[in-house]
Amino acid sequence: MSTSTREKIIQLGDDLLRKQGFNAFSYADISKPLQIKNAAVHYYFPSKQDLAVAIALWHKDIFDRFSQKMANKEPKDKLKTFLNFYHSIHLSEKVDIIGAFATDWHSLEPKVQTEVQEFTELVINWLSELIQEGLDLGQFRTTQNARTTALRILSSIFASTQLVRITGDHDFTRVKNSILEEFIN
Amino acid sequence: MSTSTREKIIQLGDDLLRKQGFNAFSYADISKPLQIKNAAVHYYFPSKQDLAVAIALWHKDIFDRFSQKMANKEPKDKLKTFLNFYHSIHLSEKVDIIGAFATDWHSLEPKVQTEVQEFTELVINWLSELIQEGLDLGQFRTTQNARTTALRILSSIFASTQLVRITGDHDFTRVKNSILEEFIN
DNA sequence: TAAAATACTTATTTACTAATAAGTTTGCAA
DNA sequence: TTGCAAACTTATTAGTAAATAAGTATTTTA
Repeated sequence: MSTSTREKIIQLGDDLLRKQGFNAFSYADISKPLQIKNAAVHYYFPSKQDLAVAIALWHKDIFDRFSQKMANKEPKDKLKTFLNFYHSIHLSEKVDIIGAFATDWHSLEPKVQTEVQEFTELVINWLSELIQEGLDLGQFRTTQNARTTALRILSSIFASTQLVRITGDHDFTRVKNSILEEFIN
Repeated sequence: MSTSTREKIIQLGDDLLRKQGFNAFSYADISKPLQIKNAAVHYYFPSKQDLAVAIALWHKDIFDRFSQKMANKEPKDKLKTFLNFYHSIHLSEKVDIIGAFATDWHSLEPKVQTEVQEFTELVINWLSELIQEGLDLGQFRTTQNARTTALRILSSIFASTQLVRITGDHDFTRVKNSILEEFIN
């Protein structure tokens, strides 16, 4: 099963968005490596904002499949897998998609913002639910409610993908382990 | 004491950097509101990277004065004031300077990166010291070492300035209070 | 097999961007 | 009062950006 041009554009766009930032890459950065013309990118995504929408939808799709795959796992394992996923983001020199969109927020059109908001709520709700589940099972400990804890975990881990660009690798593992130690009994 | 043109450029540049992102604003966005020509901006800062260096240095300067002013305060109050400072960032619709630079990291020249690194270490060290101090005084609790705790607090709070652009205001206060509750006895 | 949709390319436009060279004005110092 | 430096403006350039119109080849469908 070969990847379609459309799919390749989305994946490369996502890569550039998270490595360089939304306003730091151009259609030429996408068309050159794919050996197509910039007009071909416009054929699939008439405007850059359309591409941003597609990237956000792609992430929703990936996350849906991820959460389905994890549905039967223990809360503890869900959290660990989630944090490991961020570790792989860090290793590939990207930042998290939520942070990437957030810093460029004011250059995004409403249609993009809406998709990003929906994706983010998807993640926060998934985290909130696993935390509540973990609390009920006595696997987790926290004095805060589930959503607040979810926000704390999400913000800590996605900020780390950004912060370690500045401070260096070793700090990522520190933060990741610290989160696990803090919440898991 | 009136603000010099140079100072005005730095302040407006900082504002734009943190509201829109480094690659989302131009010299025209600076010169127009100040009612000068774009060449006047280049007179003070020949390249955009030079402006970025000046913005980073400005933040180091502000932080130095802040930490001097707080030197005699209790660790608990230092932390509270620090978090309140981020609250004001949030209210002015900006993101934290560390996160703003981090997402645009790969479009920054080494001279900018170095200044940002030094500023970030300044903040982390200040936080680490106040945490150690608080632990010694029995005002704080944490199972982690001081630097790790500092990283957790810093990443949580600066990510929140980004995250709440997406999820909405109320989540900022949640996270801020949650940090205080977690560490302060 | 004709036509219509798909997946592009060629070619161009409009707009903006950072950057610079060459003036001009103003104030101060010798 | 001359001269020189600081703080600009005027004017321009070279490059890049997103976007679009119009054409072409290939595949699909009726």
